[in-house]
Amino acid sequence: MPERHKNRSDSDVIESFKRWIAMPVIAPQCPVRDVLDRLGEKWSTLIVMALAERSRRFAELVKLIPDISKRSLTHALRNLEEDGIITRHVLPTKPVSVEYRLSDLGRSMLGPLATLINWAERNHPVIRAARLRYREKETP
Amino acid sequence: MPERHKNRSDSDVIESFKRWIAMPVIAPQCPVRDVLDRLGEKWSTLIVMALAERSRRFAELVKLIPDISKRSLTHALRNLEEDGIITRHVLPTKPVSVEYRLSDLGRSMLGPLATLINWAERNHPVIRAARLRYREKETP
DNA sequence: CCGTATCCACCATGATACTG
DNA sequence: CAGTATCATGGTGGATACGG
Repeated sequence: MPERHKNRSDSDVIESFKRWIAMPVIAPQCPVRDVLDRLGEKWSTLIVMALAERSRRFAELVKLIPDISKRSLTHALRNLEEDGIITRHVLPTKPVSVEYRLSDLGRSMLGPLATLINWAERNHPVIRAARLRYREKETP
Repeated sequence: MPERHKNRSDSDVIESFKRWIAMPVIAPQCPVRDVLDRLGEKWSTLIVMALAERSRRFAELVKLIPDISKRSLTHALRNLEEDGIITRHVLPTKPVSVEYRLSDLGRSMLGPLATLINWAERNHPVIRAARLRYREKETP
């Protein structure tokens, strides 16, 4: 079952949650919302993952994430920069190049992110099966 | 620095990401999207956290998460049930009681979720500071 | 008590065209 | 190359009222 989290007991996890489910969720001072809202933005995590290996230029990111529009990429990059997850570097070439890279803060989230992504990968078949079962119960 | 992920090297993380940044992001067969879209829904993770300790009834959840509307709670619960994260049990009281609890799948995501939440908690001050810095550079 | 049924507002995202 | 500007739109989520 749990292979990577043997050292953390369920009750520790529960305790760590208790502090958050009680507090106001709306406010900007709620870290849970602050982080999850960012993850919820469609492209943010993909961008962080794309920058994990090394810095990338704008056009590189467009190629790595083909479905993204330039507009959305720009917005996501600004948000990540605003949060201090990535840094932006304008190189004086002509025409200009712009390089994005993870900050220390950004790199520090790679581990937690990978934990979640790997969970998703492992359990995706289970989730897909559950959805099928649910749908055929709803429309018999 | 990294306290819990010492055993996993950065390059392992990067390798695990490489498989995902290349694949089509839109499709329902993309686990990254499948999971992050769910986490992005405003209340899903809060509900999972609220169910971590024990099963809860509908009205209990409303009390634990005061900002949520009944409609949104219902929707979020249906989605989580559809994915097999939680199960729904109707008790034959009168009027009826309905109990929600985490499935095995749901419990299996508590660890990864806690990892992320704890990262958020630890780094929230850094993020808030970064935002302030960003804003005062934009409007000097 | 546990929802459904409407209606509506907002905002994230996309498409497209233009610019330094 | 790396954006900005503008407009269009779908979908999430809230308010309210009603129902079994």
